[in-house]
Amino acid sequence: MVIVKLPDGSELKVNSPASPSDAAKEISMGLYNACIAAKVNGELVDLNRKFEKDFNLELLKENAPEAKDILLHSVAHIMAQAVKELFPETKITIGPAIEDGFYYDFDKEPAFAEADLEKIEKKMQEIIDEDLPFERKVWTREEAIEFFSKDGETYKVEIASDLDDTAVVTAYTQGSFTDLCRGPHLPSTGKVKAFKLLKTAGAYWRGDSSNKMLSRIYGTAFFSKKELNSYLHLLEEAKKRDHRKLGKQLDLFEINEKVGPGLVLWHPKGAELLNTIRTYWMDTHRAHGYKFVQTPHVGRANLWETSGHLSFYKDGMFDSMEVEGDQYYVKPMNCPFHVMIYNSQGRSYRELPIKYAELGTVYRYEMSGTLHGLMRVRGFTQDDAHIICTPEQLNEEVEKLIQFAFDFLKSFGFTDYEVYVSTRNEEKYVGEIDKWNQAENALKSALEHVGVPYQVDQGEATFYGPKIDMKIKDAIGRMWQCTTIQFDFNLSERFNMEYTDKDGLKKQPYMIHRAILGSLERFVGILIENTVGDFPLWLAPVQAMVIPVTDNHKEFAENFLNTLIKEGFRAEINLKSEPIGAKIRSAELDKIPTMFIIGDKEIESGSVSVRTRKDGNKGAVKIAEALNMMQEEIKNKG
RNA sequence: GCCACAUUAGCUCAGUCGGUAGAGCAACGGUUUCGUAAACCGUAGGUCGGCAGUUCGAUUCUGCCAUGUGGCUCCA
Repeated sequence: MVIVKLPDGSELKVNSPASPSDAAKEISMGLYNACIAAKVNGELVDLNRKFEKDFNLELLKENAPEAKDILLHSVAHIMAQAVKELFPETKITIGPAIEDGFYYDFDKEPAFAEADLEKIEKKMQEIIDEDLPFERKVWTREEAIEFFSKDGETYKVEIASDLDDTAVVTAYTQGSFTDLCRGPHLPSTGKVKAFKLLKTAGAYWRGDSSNKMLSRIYGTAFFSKKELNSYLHLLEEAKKRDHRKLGKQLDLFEINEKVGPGLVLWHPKGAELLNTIRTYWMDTHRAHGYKFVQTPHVGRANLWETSGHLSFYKDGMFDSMEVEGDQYYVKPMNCPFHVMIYNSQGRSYRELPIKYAELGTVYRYEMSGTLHGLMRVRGFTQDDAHIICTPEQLNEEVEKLIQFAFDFLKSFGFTDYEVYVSTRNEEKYVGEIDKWNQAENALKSALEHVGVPYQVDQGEATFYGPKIDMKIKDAIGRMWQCTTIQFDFNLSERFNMEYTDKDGLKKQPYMIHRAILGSLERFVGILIENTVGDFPLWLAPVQAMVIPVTDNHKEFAENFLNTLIKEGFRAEINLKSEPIGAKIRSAELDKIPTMFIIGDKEIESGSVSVRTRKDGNKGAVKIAEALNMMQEEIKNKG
């Protein structure tokens, strides 16, 4: 007999050897059917694993936090089985559960195409319908190597060979298919109620681009059809927000192959949006003590040699051009120029902190496959600034900066964050350890002081200094990295930056690179996806559309338009020979936040009818009141 | 850069099992002058992404290239 102790303290006696499913059956068949795995003495195990000694048992149903991974991983095995049955020459590699799904990498020539997915899905459904049990095997390393060698599964042999030679190796078999796997798995394939294969992709063996390119299939699975459908629905929602689609629809920007990949042409409405952001950025930065600088798009090779870019970052830069016998490079960053401005004269501790800010457009050679709408481009505008300060000023400056970043992003409607501090990589860093420690502490204590929870990315700093990265959460829960605050021990050293301290000694200042929005292009992309193109009034490229009911109202409407423009609003007028229903529809499709409709009634009473995108028809108001309403909303960043 | 897939009018898309193409919207012209999400009639618009090859004939088949999309890698 084995005594099984349950979480509520009660005990069951079960014939030895006993499995979690034996115990579940003791309680009820309903419970047994609902279980998918178990925890024995805290360890995740299969339901049918046998135990001879007494144990503590926690049965896991579909709603357990661990259940999803077990399901996904089991479906990955089912997919691999289906693939092996359909395409026996395929070699299997690895297939983990990931967030929202799973994938499996196969070595197959030619690679899988989307068209294969349907066939594989059908086969998978057959395997599920057969309700094959997942059976666990325990092997030595040698047994595993022998098994997979026999099958010609060279990747599995490689994985097994890399294991410790004393390691206990487990493998799972369902039907004709056996895979090396730590487990646990579902008791049988029939437990899978809803799955879908989503896409194919290329992926390097072991994630290394010098290795062979494998063929990856992505899929997802759920315990119910309903969950699967709502997931697929969410994917559709994300598609509707796609900034590339909305950018075209709303005529904001284009990326034209005749111009070049990754290079953005901002159309008038997009440029208007950018300018609104720029103006706000300039105003707030001026108020926070930043000084604006402006620097060229190219610079001599010598400058980039001194900065270290040509040794550390050449692959990310466009090729040089020769001018009068000298090599010049298009700038991938603004920092060396800002350093030159700092170094243009002797600096006193009294001047510090100096904060140079620039919306500087930089160009980087990004690999063609990585380009993506506005999110990843080759020419973009950083909302860049460099803070140069004394060691004593460090903590306060970082703290101000964090607060500033939060406040600034809040104006755009972003209030949820994840914050990461990246610390020194032991293998790869420049500068003194003391400075690193001080800088890392400054970052952490500033976050703590402002009351921001953060995670530490150990060893993830750049070679030149530790950093804070902030991710903002959008309306459908996706995270986007924008803000970055990076220490730099490299440039101050290389360019011999100094200041004269109180004691008359020349000292090296601290330098911080920072961007709050990251890149304006990317940030606009995020804004579009977050708002679905429904920009708040203060940002909307066209804030108001004036709509005369008929040609008879044209003159009054044009006068009102001029008033709007004179008052600084971004307004347009629709003078087409269309019924107002059509004019309204067209303004709605353009997502214009406010419409002013003018007909006989309005002209008689000297008013305008207001229709907002948010609230629909709000009726007639006096002209002064209409202007006031708009001004208020804009002031509140609405 | 790598793997897979895609590219037809300004936009969204249909179509040709190889005989050089069509719709809706947009544009333009005319009619209409209308009260809160689509008035009516007409006109024009395409080297079917580019270059080769196969073929009597290629938008269609094949190859290469460009660009895009989904991933991989990269993102100091």
